[in-house]
Amino acid sequence: MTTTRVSRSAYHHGDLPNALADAATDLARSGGPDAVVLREAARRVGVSAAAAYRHFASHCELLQEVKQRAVAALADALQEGLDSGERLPDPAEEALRRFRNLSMSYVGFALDNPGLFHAAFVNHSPFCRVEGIPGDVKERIEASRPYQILSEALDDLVAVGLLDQARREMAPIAFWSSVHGLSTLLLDGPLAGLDDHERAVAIQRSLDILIDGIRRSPRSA
Amino acid sequence: MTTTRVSRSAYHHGDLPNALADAATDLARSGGPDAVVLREAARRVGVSAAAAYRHFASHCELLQEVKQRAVAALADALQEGLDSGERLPDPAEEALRRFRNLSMSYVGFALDNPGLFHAAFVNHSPFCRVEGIPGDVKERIEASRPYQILSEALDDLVAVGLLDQARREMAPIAFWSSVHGLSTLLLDGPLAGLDDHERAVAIQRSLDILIDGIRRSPRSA
DNA sequence: TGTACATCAGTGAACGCGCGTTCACTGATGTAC
DNA sequence: TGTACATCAGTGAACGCGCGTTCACTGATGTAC
Repeated sequence: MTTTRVSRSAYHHGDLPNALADAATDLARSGGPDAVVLREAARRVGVSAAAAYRHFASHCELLQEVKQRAVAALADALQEGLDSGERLPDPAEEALRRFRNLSMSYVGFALDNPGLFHAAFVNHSPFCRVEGIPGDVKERIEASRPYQILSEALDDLVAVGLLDQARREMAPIAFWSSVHGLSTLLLDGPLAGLDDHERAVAIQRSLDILIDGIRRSPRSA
Repeated sequence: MTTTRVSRSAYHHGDLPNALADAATDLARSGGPDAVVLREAARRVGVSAAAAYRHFASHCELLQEVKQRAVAALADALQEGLDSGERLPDPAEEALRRFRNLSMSYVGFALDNPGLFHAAFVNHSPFCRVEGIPGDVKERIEASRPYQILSEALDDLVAVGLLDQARREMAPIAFWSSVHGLSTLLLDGPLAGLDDHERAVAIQRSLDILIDGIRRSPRSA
């Protein structure tokens, strides 16, 4: 985006990799991962399709770049949602408020950015390995920003005594399943087409039950 | 499948619509909805691609047929899972056991039949309307067999006093979000690649929290 | 029971489409001396 | 500072692919008389 780069010769683009990834991400934003078409990204940048192959080994590698950006966008949205709104004086209430914020943000991001949301969850085929990503599933998850943001929110709940340490371990997957399932059902599934009010109610109720389930002490079970 | 039909002239197939839908469903089973290719289905039945157009207006219509079959397969799996295992003498425990069965069956179907699972949730494009399906979202959901099976299981929980009537209304979407999200995360998402043990633990924990959340009385919240 | 004919359910060839990818090429850039 | 040259980062044309869909056609089936 710097002027020096833009003013470069049109021939040597200056930052074609990023420009292509940006264009591809825009494609994903408006049409999901299937819309990430290498030729179209090149077209949008104003460059031949073959030029892309100077910077990406394959279409798949470009898609992985898009995926990373989509995950980053999700993380940004979660972080922003987490911190938004008025703080509450009571620490416990505040921690709970933040956790609700987080949950709402996840679903909100999916509804507002369906294309990116899907792109964030494309699964790389075994034929397209990308470097710099841990092979182990757990490592990979724990290294992801969305997961780290969730972890902090859960730690806060533990700190204020709203979440038993014993339940802390189960919480991430329960949270994730719930908000992810809700998102996909509302977006592509049978719940698509709900009107605004119905959708809001569905989200509220689902989160109520999630939070109750997470908070419930193992003793009382 | 009847002999009379098979013995018919090869020219007039006898039941080409079903044969095509069967072949297409097999394609979906092994490759998901994207693998539902009209030409390939025709090839498998041993008929020209053009012949398919005598019975389906378009590829999309064939895909909808596959979707219906996939939903039916899911419903069958849910029903079978629900009724499986040893009955418990205590009605409350039995109702809870059945509910757990149901949840496990949902995730189990997804893991065992990834292609059909995805096919069951393809969303028809607005250009491919199918007749005989209610336009209203809620009606459409309530008319679906999987939803009816879930409803009965929840009613049982109410009947034995494990689920407050007040919470009954919130339960379907919470249940559905949770098991659907868990399924997709395990199948295509970041949780794919978990080993058998980790996966089993993840499922158990997620269901524990779901059930606790559903059971929790609103009074105690 | 036969026959004429409409309709039904197939065929096979062709169309256009857009894709990912490769190739020989060429002009621009950077570097060694 | 100039010059020779290697390398870099583009071009544009072409390839093969498989798809959904259409078309004029034809052989089989069912029906009216």
